[in-house]
Amino acid sequence: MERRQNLEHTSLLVLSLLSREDMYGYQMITEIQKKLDSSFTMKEGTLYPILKKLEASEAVESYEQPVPGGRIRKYYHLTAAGRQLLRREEEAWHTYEKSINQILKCESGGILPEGS
Amino acid sequence: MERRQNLEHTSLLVLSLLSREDMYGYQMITEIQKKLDSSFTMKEGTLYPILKKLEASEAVESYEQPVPGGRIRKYYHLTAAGRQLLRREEEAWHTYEKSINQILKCESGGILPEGS
DNA sequence: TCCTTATACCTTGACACTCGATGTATATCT
DNA sequence: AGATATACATCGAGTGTCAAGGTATAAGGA
Repeated sequence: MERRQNLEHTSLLVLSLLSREDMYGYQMITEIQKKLDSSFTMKEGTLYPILKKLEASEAVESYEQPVPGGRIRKYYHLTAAGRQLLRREEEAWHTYEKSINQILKCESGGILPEGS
Repeated sequence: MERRQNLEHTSLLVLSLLSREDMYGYQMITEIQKKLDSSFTMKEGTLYPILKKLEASEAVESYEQPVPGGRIRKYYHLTAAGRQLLRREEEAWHTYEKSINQILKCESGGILPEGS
């Protein structure tokens, strides 16, 4: 019954975050939480498999960095291929977005001229 | 490798289409194709299960209507509950849309003030 | 006549994605 | 000592998508 969040464009978000700076997984989660203020959350069970997949396809590279405290962070860096992928996914997202809105806008106002 | 289309907001689209007029399944598919010009397609294997689910949850009602040719069409009609569902799904969609764009817009232009 | 295409319905099974739950480990705070 | 925060990761149930297949009628072409 619970509405599953279904991000679906998760890899787009990950790539976009990494386009600004190298980040580690936990950081991406908290960043998104901060930015979106709980309108949705990126779950660990969603994120980590995606990072793996992106690394396997060489869209990102990772390196570990010890933190003074003693823990180790695994940073991810966007590759050139990843940047291209980002462009493509972004475009796909906007197409998708427009398509949905195109259908919705016909809703009750109705019959709009389909020309310019 | 093939990018699966992943409509994900399919039921929203179905509800939206039905908010204007009663429609039958095949018609929804062709309508969307017409409106969106192949930017994506609603597949039968996706649509029919959703119509079933919407009917089971009483968001839509169906009735059959014979066509002069001899075939029978199964029309779907949006109920009051369905209209409410549409409002909710629409709102969820816009929240989702904004969230994604919120992340994307920070991309390269960077550091926007987070206040109003 | 047969074959293809279009209309119109529907199901199945493989695959993909999400996420709650669970597990590891360290550091800090109470 | 126990809870919380940081930081990594996996698993399995549930759900959604879609190619493929199936049924059936009608029209158009070879």
